[in-house]
Amino acid sequence: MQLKTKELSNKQQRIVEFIRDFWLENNFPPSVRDIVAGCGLSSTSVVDYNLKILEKKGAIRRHREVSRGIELPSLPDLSNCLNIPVIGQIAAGKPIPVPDNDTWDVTSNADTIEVTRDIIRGREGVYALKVKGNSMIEDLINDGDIVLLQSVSFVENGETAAVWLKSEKEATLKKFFLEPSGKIRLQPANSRMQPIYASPDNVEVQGRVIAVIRRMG
Amino acid sequence: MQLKTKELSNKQQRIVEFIRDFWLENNFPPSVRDIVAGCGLSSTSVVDYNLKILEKKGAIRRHREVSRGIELPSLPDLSNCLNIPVIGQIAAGKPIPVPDNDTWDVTSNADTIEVTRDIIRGREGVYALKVKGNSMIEDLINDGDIVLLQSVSFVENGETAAVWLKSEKEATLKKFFLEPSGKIRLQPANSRMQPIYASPDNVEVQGRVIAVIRRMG
DNA sequence: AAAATAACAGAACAGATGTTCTTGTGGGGT
DNA sequence: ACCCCACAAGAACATCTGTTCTGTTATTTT
Repeated sequence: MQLKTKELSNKQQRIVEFIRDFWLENNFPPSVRDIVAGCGLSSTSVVDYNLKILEKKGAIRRHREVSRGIELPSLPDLSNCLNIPVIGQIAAGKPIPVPDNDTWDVTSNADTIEVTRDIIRGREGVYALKVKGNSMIEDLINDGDIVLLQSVSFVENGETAAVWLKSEKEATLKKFFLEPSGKIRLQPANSRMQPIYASPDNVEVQGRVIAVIRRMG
Repeated sequence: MQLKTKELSNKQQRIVEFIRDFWLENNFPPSVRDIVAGCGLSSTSVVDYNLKILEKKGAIRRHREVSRGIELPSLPDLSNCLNIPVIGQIAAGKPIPVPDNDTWDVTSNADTIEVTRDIIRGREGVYALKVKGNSMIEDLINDGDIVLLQSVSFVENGETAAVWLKSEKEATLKKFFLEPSGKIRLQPANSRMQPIYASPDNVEVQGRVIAVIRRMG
């Protein structure tokens, strides 16, 4: 009937679910006969038949002639953590360390922070900075906080960005607005505070802020 | 020679390493004969012999009569994430929802946040609250932030706690100090701000703050 | 050196397991 | 009705695979 590479039949969905549950419970994949029992099916050939389809549809990967040779592509991603390099500190008066490709390698850099994938949300070029000093209190960021940044040079209006103010020699995190006047307005996270106005050639966007993590105790 | 439940012989260490590498590469455990080939051994019985020892020493777990039924205790822990229930919102003027055992079950509660194990650091009774409104800006916490708390009734001096001020009907996060005078001083995270003084019977500690997470973009 | 124990080798067995073959069923389309 | 197709049942087969048995070699203990 359907071979729309995406849709899974009822039975196939149940099989995939069972494989996942079995895996989570036992830490190894089920055999064909485990699936027969677990899904209340009648024959190994039914499983094999559906596994072949599931493989075609990309829902699973199989190693032929290998017992329990079933891989769920979703499960490797279940290691839902990523190591983000903490490439330096950020403080007013200190340049923001630019993430170059040498420092990029996670293994070579001792300082990393582990975060869940849902914080990264698939973004590339994410790095972390440790905040030093209390100079960013108006941005609701404290000494010791970890800031996660995505390395970009341009941001949209309203996004929070890590910017370097050249003449002031100051790094800070602010909401970025390009005003109709051509000036750039940098708005603190604390809306009660007053914004900073700067000319575009004095502002260097270093990255977009995607998260702030503060650990205590 | 040695049966010191901890030490592994050279060969046994190689076997464990191979199992781990094989797992990371294939996403399923090796068979006995895979180990024979992978470790350059001569017989399946040698592997079985050593696997039995490894099991006794607790380095692996085996499921008998099951092909590839080898578990590495270290690998399940590699799922370094935990789901923390977000059991409610916190805002000044709203009581802090107390984590009761009904709401405790992660599965029953739709709202959870995934965090890495190093944030929890083995603590029990951790839950999360979503901050509503801007009433906690002096604690460097913004609307939408997620606060991770450990459910405790007493905290040490200097710890940041979630407290309920009974007469003010206000929930907030402050550094907690029991003054020599017997009064309780609640110090905002922003040290430029003024502390609040309260009498002990007006203060109800709801939990210890262990982390703040702010996501943006 | 002799005995005891740990570790290994090789083969063999029984059950587990992926795969295939044949047959059956049920529904759509013509 | 017919044919074609997706799908399933059941059996059968060939490996794969954990386990065991017997014997051998090394290492330690007495």
